Amino acid sequence: MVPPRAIFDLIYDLVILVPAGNVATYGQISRYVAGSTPRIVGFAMAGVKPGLGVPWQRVINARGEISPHGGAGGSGLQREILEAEGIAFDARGRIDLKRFGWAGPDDDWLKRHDIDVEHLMGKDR
DNA sequence: CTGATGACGGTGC
DNA sequence: GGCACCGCCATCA
Repeated sequence: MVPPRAIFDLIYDLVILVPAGNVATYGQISRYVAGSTPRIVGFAMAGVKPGLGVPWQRVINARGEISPHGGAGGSGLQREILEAEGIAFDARGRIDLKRFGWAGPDDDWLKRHDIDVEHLMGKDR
């Protein structure tokens, strides 16, 4: 387990787990972080500072598209990075979550961060 | 302390 | 499929 941390830090730890070539949604991330909501996750991404090693570009909305924003180079740069990582966009600029969606953190990680797995089962997964 | 503010999501039409 | 609402809650001024 890990000492209590700012909720943003926990979100960042989770985002760091998303491997290149995969994407996670704001809602998906929020389901693993108690006290967070999709909006909080979005807010956390907006607060990411360059150089922290947080792959913020791999977090997109539930519809599989990049939400317009102006942080860290903007949504345009975000798309470039994702394409470079092998993510494919369709004609409408959307990503197929079936193909590129992240499976979620492994049980070991959940345990280390003291996440209540049963709490997750009730919500989804 | 109080109010405003979001890189969102689900529901209903 | 698209669009308008409402709920959400940590942060910040």
